[in-house]
Amino acid sequence: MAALFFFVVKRAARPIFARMPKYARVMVDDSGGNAFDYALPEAAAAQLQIGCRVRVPVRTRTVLGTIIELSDSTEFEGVKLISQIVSAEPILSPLLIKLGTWIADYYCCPIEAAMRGILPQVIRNAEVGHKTQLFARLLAPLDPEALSALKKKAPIQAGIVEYLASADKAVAIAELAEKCDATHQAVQALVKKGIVASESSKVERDPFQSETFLHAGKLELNVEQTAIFGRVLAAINLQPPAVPKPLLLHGVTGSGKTEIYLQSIEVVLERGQSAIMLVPEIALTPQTVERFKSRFAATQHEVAVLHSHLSEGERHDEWHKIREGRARIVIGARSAVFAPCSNLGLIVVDEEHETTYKQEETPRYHGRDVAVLRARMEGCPILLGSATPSLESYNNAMEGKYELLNLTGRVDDKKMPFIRIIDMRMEAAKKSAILSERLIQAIKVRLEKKEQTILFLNRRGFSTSLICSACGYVCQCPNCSVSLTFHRAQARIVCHICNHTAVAPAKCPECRDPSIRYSGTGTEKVEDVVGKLFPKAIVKRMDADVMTRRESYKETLGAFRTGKIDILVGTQMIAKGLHFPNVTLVGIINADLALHLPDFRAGERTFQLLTQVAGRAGRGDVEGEVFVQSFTPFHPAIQFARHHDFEGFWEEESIHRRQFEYPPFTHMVLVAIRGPHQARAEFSAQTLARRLKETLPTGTTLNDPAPAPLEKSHGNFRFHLMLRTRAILKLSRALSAVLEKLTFPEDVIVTVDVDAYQLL
DNA sequence: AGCACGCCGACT
DNA sequence: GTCGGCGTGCTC
Repeated sequence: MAALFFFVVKRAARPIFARMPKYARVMVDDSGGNAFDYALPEAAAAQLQIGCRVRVPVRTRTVLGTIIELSDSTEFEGVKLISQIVSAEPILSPLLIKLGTWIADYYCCPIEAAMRGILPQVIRNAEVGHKTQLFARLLAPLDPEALSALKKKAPIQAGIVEYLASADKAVAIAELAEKCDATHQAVQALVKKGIVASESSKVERDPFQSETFLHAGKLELNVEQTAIFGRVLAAINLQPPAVPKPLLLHGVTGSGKTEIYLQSIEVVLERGQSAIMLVPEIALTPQTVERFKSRFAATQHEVAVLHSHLSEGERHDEWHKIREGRARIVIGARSAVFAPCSNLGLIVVDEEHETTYKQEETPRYHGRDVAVLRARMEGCPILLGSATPSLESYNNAMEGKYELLNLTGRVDDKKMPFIRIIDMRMEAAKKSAILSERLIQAIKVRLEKKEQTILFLNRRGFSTSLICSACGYVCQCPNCSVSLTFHRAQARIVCHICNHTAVAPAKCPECRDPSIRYSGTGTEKVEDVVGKLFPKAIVKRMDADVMTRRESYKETLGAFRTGKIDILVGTQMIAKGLHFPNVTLVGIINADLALHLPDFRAGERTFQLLTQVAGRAGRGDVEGEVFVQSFTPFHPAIQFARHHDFEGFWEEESIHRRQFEYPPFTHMVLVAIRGPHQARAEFSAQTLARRLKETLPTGTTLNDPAPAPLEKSHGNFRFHLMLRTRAILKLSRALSAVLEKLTFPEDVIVTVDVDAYQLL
């Protein structure tokens, strides 16, 4: 079926039909994810194209849908007629529709689910249109006499007239109300007198309305950057039909990758083309957007921003701005890969290794991988950048599928921070083994020199578990198979999986013994300990518990930047992309946390995290220093991170991955089966496994169903089936076929995650 | 997703 | 004998 599809789309992209097409495959908006065939009204056949919005009959109703395919024949009998053409102008390009069909095929999901990200809900609901606003415009200027007469009788009206005269253009009624203290009535009176006309017109919401952008100029590229920029230029200038290879830019933190992105995008814009830049959701801060907008403000190019926190109206406006070509630069998170740009000249994926590019709900696509495919379809270059490339991308470079560009130096020849590994086995004997003696001394030195410190621990809360020392009872979440974390600020115990919370018990809930013990360390305890060790220092904590308001994030970072905070304690949140010149010390409280998870990528994650966090130190003139506390100091992930040796890490890690046939040398599919009833979920997993064994294509490895590492979550018992193959499309299609036929108990939910990242 | 269809218990 | 409860499955 998919083969047929590609044939049809290829032909439809150049809509030269020998005869008029007779049938259309329509993706129906709310119909359980299927696409149906409909007959074209003969009169309309000529004007209908792929991407048109239509109204079609489904059972007894008439619903909205999008044409995703045109053809001469259909395998269905008794097809119905398309009832109405909503817009003859296609809403999506054939290429984006092809991208959606590929996602459905590759990621094992219904076409409608795949299209959800491509055609946003607001765009489907035609009713939520452009925001219209009432404007007032002066018809004819009043002579001074009439004006002074009006001033006496109706001062507010006179004020409006004066304001309109000085503005010399249509002014929004809302603006008049504010500036002239006017009401709607006053404007209406003027309309009646024929002095003013009121009109409604389309306006656009600008998410960054209240901010102004100063123009920022180009930075000069150093020798290494210039060479790499030259490679990007070569890819941009490649003549079709040649399709440029994806470029993988491996550059250490602070090596000036962003400047290369910006200058490459400028070139593409000058050629009259458009560009998409993907960034991880957390990196899409006002600062990032500002850097972008201010750079392109000078060239009068509009920048559209797409991310998950936009309001429906904002999303609508940004989307149309892109589709109509008024904004040719798009910056956004994962889903911005679907931006309806025409004539795309370049896609940039910054921090391509970031796992946030993987969507953790259906459709479970990977933004980077979809971007690579889109670039190939568009015939345009794609630039993937990272300080710690994903092993998937690096392997592609090693195999020659991608072109590898190495950026080895930091801009202005700043040195890489010096990383020291602290063997915590030596410290464990001491009473408070949270901070090692050497780290404490290092912090002390920074405080004396008025330099700043970042302490990183990827775990929220105060204590990570509560154990009764009398009977051994551990406070567990009733819905999940994890222990509850004690949060001292709220005096509650909280589940970090499902957010279940309860009052922290004063005595053991089981045996009533008061000697309940708190153990394990979170950021809250680190903040507490550091505060006690350095009573004069200003210590602030930054994690999801403190940063509940949007402004608090901005405030804390602002205070840190201006030196009002000496020591910043935080989670993930402070690991990424922040640039503070006065930070000369970074302490990683526990490097082992991510290392011993039951996940074959644990080493890779740790290497990436250590490198990223270490990159926060020494971004100013003073050389940075990093202390990594670990109980397994000789682990390769830690040792290679210490020496800033990505290639070394790759050499070592790829041996194991290859040996055990793990990604990037195979594709991994994780089928998860969950339900509130343990036996039913387990039985479903076994049934599915049995059925798969019968039908799977050769070359597929299927592990027996097993309880998931996180056995229970949100009250659901979870089982996993792990599949590995080199031929992923074959496997995806086989999986879809099996799942289509099989029915599971109602409370059992089965999800398929192709190229899974989250294995817990 | 929504809505028809179907197969069971309480009512005119 | 009919109305309507919700559980199952199909919609081109």
